[in-house]
Amino acid sequence: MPKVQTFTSADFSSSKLTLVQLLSEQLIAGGVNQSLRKLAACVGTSHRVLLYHFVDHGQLLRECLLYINEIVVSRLDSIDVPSPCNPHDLVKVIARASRGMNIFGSGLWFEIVAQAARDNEPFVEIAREIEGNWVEILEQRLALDRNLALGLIASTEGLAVLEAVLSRSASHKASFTRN
Amino acid sequence: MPKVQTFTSADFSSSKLTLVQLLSEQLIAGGVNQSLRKLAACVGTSHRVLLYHFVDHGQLLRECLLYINEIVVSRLDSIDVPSPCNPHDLVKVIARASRGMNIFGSGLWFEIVAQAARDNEPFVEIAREIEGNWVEILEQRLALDRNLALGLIASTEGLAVLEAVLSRSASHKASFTRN
DNA sequence: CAATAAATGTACCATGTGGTACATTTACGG
DNA sequence: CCGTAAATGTACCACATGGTACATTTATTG
Repeated sequence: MPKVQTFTSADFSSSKLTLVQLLSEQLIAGGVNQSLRKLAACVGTSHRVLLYHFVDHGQLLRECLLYINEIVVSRLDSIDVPSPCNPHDLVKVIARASRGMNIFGSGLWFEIVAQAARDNEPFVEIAREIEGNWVEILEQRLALDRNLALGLIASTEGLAVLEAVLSRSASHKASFTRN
Repeated sequence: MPKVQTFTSADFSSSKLTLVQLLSEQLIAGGVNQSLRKLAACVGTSHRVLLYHFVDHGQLLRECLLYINEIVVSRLDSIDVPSPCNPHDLVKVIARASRGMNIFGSGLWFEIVAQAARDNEPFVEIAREIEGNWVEILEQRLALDRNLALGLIASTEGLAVLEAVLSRSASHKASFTRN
């Protein structure tokens, strides 16, 4: 069985990719305020290795959160809505879809928002990126007016807040990697 | 000029009250993840004193956040709405009122929600308390159906999220103490 | 004033933090 | 097989953290 691939220097080494995946899961499960050492432990390495692959704590966060963003986007992009669909039903559809994204239930999204609200990088950048993707998808795939899209997103996120506060039971740490 | 009051052992000493006020402002301005030492510095004491007045870091958070909650509640309770008022206008009124509460703009509320989503005390308890107060006030003072009240709250919080992410400019640290 | 309690200061502790220096292993190309 | 570079381990650093022990100051009360 031949080597699958040889990587040029610009490429990700495959080990780093899995590292990002594992770290992302752990970030979702345990939050964005975990130390490098704890992250390393949960992923099965040493914090030294993390600092080798990602230069920085901040850089690690950046890469992993953007990776999570990609997955969320692909999820959001693959929901299908009944072709004529009033706003009321749209809220339901989107709410159901977003409930499957443990970025909400786990609280990770609120951590990002909180940090962004305090102007801390990389969270401002990432929050904008994520929010922008949502708007973009709702506008393009669903051909919605921008304001309607924003309203839908606001509703979804508001509901997520209520759910996070009022119901504490569900299991977060379900896998988000397996499609 | 006689002593204003003598406090029995069960009472708060007045110094502790001001301490709670100052700490609350600092928590709003700087977030809930500040060390005891930083809080102490920003308030003009030593972390030793904080541990004397409040037994614990957690207890300090509890007392201050509940104090903040009281103020938010009193604010929310004192808004007046045009007597017949359709939901659409209600959203506006509440959104405007809540924009004056820097618990949103500062990001503090999202920090609380995030921690609550991860089942961390005292945040679960406090988030429930705050959210409960909102529902209660909207139900009683505005005589709204519970579901409508929940919907209004969701809208308000969703808008707050959008605003936190998309617009980063306004001045947080405005005083919330002066009525 | 004296005695007692409340309040604060000083100094420490064990633990955890991000990051670095240097040695060591591992893998891969010649 | 050997040399070179990537990857990991070990050990450390300076610093911050929550909490405590003990001495000291400051009020209050008799």
